[in-house]
Amino acid sequence: MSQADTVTRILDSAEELFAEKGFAETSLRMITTRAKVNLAAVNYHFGSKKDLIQAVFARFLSPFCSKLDKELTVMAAANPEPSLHDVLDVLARTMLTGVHSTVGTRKLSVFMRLLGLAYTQAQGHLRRFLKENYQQTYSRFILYLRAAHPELSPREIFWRIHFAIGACVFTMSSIEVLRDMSMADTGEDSGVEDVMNQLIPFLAAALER
Amino acid sequence: MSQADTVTRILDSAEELFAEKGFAETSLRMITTRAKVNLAAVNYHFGSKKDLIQAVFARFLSPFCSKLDKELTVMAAANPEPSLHDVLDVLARTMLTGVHSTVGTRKLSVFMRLLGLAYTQAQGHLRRFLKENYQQTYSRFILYLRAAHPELSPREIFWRIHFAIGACVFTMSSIEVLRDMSMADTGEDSGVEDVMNQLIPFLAAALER
DNA sequence: TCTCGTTTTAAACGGGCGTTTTAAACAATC
DNA sequence: GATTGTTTAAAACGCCCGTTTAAAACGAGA
Repeated sequence: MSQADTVTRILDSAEELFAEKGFAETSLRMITTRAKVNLAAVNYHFGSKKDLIQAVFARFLSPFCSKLDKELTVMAAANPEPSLHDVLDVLARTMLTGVHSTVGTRKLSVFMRLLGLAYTQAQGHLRRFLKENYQQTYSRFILYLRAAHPELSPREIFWRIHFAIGACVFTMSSIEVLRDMSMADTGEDSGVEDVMNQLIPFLAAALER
Repeated sequence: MSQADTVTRILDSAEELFAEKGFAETSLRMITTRAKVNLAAVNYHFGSKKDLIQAVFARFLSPFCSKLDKELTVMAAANPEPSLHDVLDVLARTMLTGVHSTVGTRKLSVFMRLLGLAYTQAQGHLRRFLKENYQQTYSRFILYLRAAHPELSPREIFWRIHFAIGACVFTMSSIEVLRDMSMADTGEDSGVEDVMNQLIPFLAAALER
């Protein structure tokens, strides 16, 4: 039991610190200090820093992709020709429920920050790891999007969806700073739900236009 | 003259490596080796690594913001009530032409990666530096965007603009990963300019809807 | 209670980092 | 050609990094 505790505490601390600072700027000593475990515990339980990074991603991406896969299957069974809205709805629901139940009580902003890191700081080993393990779910998701808009070229679909991902990741991962800025700028507070309620029509307009 | 050569070669190498790897992952030894100058040259000519990072940004942001300011003035003189499209057009043209003439023959992708880094990897000193030196041009640009849609509340404007910034920043900072993915996904290569040409109507549609 | 595999601990290792130092090379002025 | 200020060069500094080692502590089964 104390082993699981150590492993979990390392993963929790690493996750927080990676999301906050990135990989290179986070040392194993920072992680083990925050986790209140011995420095050598990381290499003992995970092997290396690279393996720890992969483990952090695996812990939240594996249940997330399982859930998404399942939900996509449910959607496809109930609906032979799902619209773009249907597909995005499955994604949004999986993210919101997945983050709070399957993946634990982790903050949505941390989840988003990690997703962002996967794009902006993933080099070599991590990119290979993600591709090997989650490419299949990703491809399936993209396929439904394509099917929903067969008149658009694959390239157009690809870039539109990634522009949208960018808006989400950027907004949600810096939601606290942005809410402060908004407060200072407009004098009104924006709740997270308010922001979501503006983000979704924004994305819909941009994707479908 | 050999001094200017040394300084320029350091800036060139640092720019390339920062864009490729980020700040923390790029050492002064990598930079000076590529630039074929002595290791101590960085500290002699720039003072510290932090100062070098700022110098790299200053070299491309200063002429870029000057150009953008000038173009905004031209636009405002010719057009008392510029539309959102007009304003975005000025930005896009400044980026595309500015990169190739004013700023030199530098690659557009490097320019974009650096812009992305400014958001995703800027901590402390760099954020302060950018705010101090380029906040004014940024604010002016945002003001034109607001003026183009006076019927929208400040809060709506604020969030739409930052959703758009998110799409830009995310795309820019992971442009190489995304191009690889696009290539694997669709079998077609997407040039950086192609991506820009899709990004701008995407943003326009999302902002205006 | 002793044993043996697992986990934790403290200490050290080699290496790369940013930076500093000291001296040599250079260029311009008189 | 000597002098002076600037630039380059090589070497070293102390620091923090990821990783390894070797012993201690622990825990379950005989």
